[in-house]
Amino acid sequence: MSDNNSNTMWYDFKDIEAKWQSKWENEKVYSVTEDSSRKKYYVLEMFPYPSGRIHMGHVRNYSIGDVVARYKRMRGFNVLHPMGWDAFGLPAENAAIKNNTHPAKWTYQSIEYMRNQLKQLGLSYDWDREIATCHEKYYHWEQFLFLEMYQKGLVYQKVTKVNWCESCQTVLANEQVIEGACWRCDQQVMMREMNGWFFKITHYAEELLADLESLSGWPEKVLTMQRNWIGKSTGLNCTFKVADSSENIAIFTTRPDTIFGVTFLSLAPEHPLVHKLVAGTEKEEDVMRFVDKVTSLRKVNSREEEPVKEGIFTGKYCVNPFNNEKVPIYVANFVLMEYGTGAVMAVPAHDQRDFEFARKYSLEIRPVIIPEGITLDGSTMEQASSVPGTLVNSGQFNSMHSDDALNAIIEHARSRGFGAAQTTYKLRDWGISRQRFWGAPIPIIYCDKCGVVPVPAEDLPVILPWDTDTPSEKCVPLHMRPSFIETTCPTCNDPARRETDTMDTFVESSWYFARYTCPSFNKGPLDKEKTSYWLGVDQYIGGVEHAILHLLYSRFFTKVLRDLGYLDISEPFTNLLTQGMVIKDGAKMSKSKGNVIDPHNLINEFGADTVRLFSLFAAPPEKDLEWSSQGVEGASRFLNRVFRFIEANSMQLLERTERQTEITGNSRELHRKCHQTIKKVTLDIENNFHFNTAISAIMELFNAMSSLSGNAENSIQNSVLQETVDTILLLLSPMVPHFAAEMWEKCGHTDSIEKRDWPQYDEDAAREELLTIVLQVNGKVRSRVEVQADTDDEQLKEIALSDDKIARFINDSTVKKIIVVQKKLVNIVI
RNA sequence: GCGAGGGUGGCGGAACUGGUAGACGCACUAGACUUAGGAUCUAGCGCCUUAUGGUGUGGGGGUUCGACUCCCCCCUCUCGCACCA
Repeated sequence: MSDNNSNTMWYDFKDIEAKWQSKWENEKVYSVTEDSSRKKYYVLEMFPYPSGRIHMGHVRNYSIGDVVARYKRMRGFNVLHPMGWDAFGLPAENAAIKNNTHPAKWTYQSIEYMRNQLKQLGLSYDWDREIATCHEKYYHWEQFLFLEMYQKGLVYQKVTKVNWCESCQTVLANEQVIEGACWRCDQQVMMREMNGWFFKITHYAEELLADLESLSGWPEKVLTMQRNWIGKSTGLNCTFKVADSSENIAIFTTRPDTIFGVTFLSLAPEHPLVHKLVAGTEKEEDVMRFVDKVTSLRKVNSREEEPVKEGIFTGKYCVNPFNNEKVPIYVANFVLMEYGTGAVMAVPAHDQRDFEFARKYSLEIRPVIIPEGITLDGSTMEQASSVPGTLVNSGQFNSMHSDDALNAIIEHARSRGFGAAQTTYKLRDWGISRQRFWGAPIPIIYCDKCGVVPVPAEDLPVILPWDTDTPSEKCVPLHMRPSFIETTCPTCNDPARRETDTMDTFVESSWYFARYTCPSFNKGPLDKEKTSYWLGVDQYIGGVEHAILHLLYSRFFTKVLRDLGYLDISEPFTNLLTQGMVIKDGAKMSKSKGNVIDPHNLINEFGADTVRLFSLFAAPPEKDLEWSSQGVEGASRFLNRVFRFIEANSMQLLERTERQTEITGNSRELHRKCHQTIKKVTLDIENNFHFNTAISAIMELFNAMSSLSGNAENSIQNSVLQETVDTILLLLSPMVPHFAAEMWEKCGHTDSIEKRDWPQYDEDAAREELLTIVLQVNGKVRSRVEVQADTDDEQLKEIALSDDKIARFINDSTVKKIIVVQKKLVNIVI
């Protein structure tokens, strides 16, 4: 308890933390069951990938979540707070190959180690609900869901160009390609034609977009990112006939109001019609050379910003169905095959890209929408005009306003049969096939006779080979394992082959939050009785890097699970807190920068409570946190000051006295501060989890108590001192649970602190009797006075005018006006 | 380019619906206790100035008795999207 070399006492965090951790574990203090008589609260932090050891980001994320869980418990909620492991994935495979072992072995070792680290932090999880997604008990039900989705038509197989990462040797979903590179290894992604399985997330595009409106508890930033990713736009799909040919070209436009300004048409280089149009013509060679150039450049240079707009004339024309005008067809490098129809009607007067293109190739620029008070001349315009206005050169639509013309033109196309309103999304279906070993096998069998046959539900799970002791098969991909591939067809019993792709690991994390409600349910993926009590997640906490990937997939899965009858909610996470990164020296911690702080060492040196306290104190949760070792010492100092105070005042604290009715002097002042602090801390947590200001308020209260109690003539009454110390410990207990529990015991309490309710504040006790009123002259602070709280405005004016300093400033000027702000200030205007 | 969020002491960060700018902590300075102190305690700490006073929340303008807070213009940083027709 006391350091040999010093007379200063330090609390022994090692013993204390071990003591309380084992108590909590042995007594299963944080295990919960459904209880319809109590209000539930489900707080969840994004589960970790078992990479080996925890990092500061985990410490921060889980400390925040733990404060929420402990706080809500003290507010009387039945709190579900689970933890588990997102355990499939490539790092385990790489580590396994490197160490010549099985990914399972590596993964379970990591889990074991990290679980202990989390327990060392004193996090209040219900460990009975722990799940690891690589366990067959988990992916069994994922395969089951895959089959149910397959039956519903929400899973399908197709051959397409997919994103291929050569270094990871696997396909990536669109969401996993960041600036043309792999989200995991940052290698350039290639396009490659492959057969794969897809989840029909586009089926829910409209709902995924619309329901964002209901997520008022989500950060605006994340909502915006999802909105952009879904990328809805509405407009006209319209067919242009190729002149002197039977071919048609469909285009999509969001600006049908500009359709009379079309002066050419642009095709994507990959558009299937390109070759047909030029085949056998003198243009064939040049056009196809251009196509090759652009497509090969796209493969290599997808990170390149804004290449110059380029194109080539095909020699062919098509007809604008609105005015029967013939316009030339170009192939252009800026037209994307993946969006819309891969063909764009070009309106250079009103679209900047078309404008640049038209200038370059001397094509006509014909304004058809004239904004009020402006004249537009195609030959002299310097950029495209995209603002609304009145239509000209637009046949029967002339003089209409562009806003009205938009729908009128769509309707015209529809009634004449050459077009229709259309909604498009940027969102693509989710490709989930991965050519990797360490993932959930896709439960499909290929039979020469019967074709694609789903594995019958009763044959699930399709188990990933577990041969950890056979060195030759440790990490061999499934397609190279005959023992896995060879099977019999469930329909005809002939020899057949298993699908060897595994599922994207994001599939596991798309529904784990629901499985926590019934982690060992063995009759199906989810037990509706449990899910309907616990879901949705009241507070979800994690890094913003999952704003699109995981958070979009989970929303999609929730809707699917609802439609399959497993859930009665449409959105998984009612409130979302995206915590900032932990940085050091202004940069994200990384091995290459050498600025990594290992939580392990910190916990050994300062104790879990100190590490938790600092990570909560140094910044509000949504902002980045600059790690400072000196700051950690500050946090440690604070806890030790509280400890020494309790030691020094133990006589007074242990002698529990009746609460006195008359509280006066310093005691009154402390009592008031105490209740003001309860109020402040409660509001800081309730409003936006601003633990940093909550902690500083507790520090202020402690500082006030220390200095007031040192006053010999006017000492603090026992009951007030006891109440204040108790309050400080209760307020601190969600953040530094071991410390608070130990001090609570030290103060003579026989019950445990986590069973106590959160303190209530008393408005009367918190009310100020004396107020400091600021006296201003012309808005500048010149003096301050203390007055009784009930002093009225007139009295205040008098006090202000008779103040010495104020009088000096007024001097012989005339007072024009006096402004009195209740309980705050008096401003004299001269 | 589009979208979102920022810019406050040496540093991390406070400041409710406009009303004491810089809470709390770190660092720093001086002192105390000490054989010693990187322990602890006391005091100080935006900048200029001798106290008085002046000045100050990225820059410029405005509204107001009063602006970190509201309005306009500009600069800058971070993040996300980026030829989406």
